[in-house]
Amino acid sequence: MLYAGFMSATLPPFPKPQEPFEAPQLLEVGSAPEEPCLRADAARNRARLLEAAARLIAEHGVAGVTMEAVATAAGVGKGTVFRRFGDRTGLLMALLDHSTHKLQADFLGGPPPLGPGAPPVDRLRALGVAMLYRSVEQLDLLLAAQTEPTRRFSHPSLRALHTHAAMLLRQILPDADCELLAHTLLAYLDPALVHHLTRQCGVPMERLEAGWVDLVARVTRTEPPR
Amino acid sequence: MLYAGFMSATLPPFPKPQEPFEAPQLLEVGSAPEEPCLRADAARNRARLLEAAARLIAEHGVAGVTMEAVATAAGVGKGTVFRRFGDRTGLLMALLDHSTHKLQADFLGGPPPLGPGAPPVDRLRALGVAMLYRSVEQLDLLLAAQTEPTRRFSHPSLRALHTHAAMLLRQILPDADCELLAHTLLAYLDPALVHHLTRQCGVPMERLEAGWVDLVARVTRTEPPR
DNA sequence: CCCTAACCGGACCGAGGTCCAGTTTTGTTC
DNA sequence: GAACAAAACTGGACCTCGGTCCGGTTAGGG
Repeated sequence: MLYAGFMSATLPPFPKPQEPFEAPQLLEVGSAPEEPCLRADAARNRARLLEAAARLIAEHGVAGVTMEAVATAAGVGKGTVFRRFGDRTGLLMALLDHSTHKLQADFLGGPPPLGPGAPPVDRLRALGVAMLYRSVEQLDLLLAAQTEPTRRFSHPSLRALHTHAAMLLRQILPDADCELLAHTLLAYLDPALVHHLTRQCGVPMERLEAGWVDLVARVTRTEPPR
Repeated sequence: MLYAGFMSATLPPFPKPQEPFEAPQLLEVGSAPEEPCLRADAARNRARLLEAAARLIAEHGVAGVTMEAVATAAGVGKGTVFRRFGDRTGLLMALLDHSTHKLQADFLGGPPPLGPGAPPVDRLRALGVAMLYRSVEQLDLLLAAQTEPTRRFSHPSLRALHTHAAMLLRQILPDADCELLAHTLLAYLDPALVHHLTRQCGVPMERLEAGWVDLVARVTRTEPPR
């Protein structure tokens, strides 16, 4: 039992497991516009569901996004929502997909300093700043999508982020344990922490940003810029 | 609406709000043995509930700790459990109280290097190691008790930890933004991260420990020991 | 046109959390 | 030390919501 068979692996019954979840592309950047193979009606319902969910958020906040409400608003049954997105987290993640892919595209192939071409330290700094701003923009959604501590780090988009950060670190610190350091850096950008600091402690964004720059400098043992 | 009035503040009805939750002592160390003022029967039920919960964990794992199951096992009604502990998280936290207080006592008044008397850097290093080992010991419970991203940092025991870490940092780096740095350091010790690394990625404890020592050295810009 | 895999809907379940009428404890007053 | 009133506690019915299941329906290739 426990977090019962996340990705297939334990789906005995007949309805054909199919690929139950979104299967978001790992490092395969923004290209693939949509699901590879979805029956026409399924794709249509998917779009309706996302639209309905977005509308519900706009109207009642993220707390109003009930699976049943979304299903009703989209004119489909509840089972359909779960079949398409797996669970509530999956639906919320799908709503974040757009900004997620944009960020990935930016740091993988966008213009410097985020994209390739700039020195690794600069790219690291830019990555943090970009993530901070994305966090405050979509804080509610990011927080709501972040349940289940055992899955927090498993999601492909986070893995990609971690891999990227570790790679940048490796270019700066060839001999350090860059995987662990990358985790530390990303933890600073955790939406939950950003929420706590900005909304519960009233820390202004400038201080958060300065904190990031300082942190990068310390972790990489480089001099802070300027 | 939203995270509806956590601590009192919005409790209109008559049953008298009382102090709904545990109100764990902030920095007031291990002293106060129990709740300040609890009616005799209430205290007895509280003990029964905790005992029942512990037994359920031992038997069926933390997933078996259903509020209803605990209530039944303790021979009380479900409402009683909620009145006493607020919610499931509160109950789980209460189960962790013992080890929490022990840790607090250790770093506030125990023997060096954890307690006062050792150089701040050493105390910081010892703190991380102690927390790492406590984490692996009680991982399941810590994970289960950690829901609701908006509350992760609000809990008194975490605040105390953060305050302490920030104080140690301040002694080493008088001019840095020690509050933010403390958050970074503590994030490395997050049970969810420890779980991910040890159980999902197979990272051995030695590496985690070395990572902590290295991290402390980098953040404080000191030389790693030895 | 037909067959099958994929999909759909909504009844159903379990668990967290709320509510309130009734009971017990405690302390006060005589 | 008995009676009493207010405060505190109790239990379990009730609600909501995430998640599962499966009989019926539909899309779309052959």
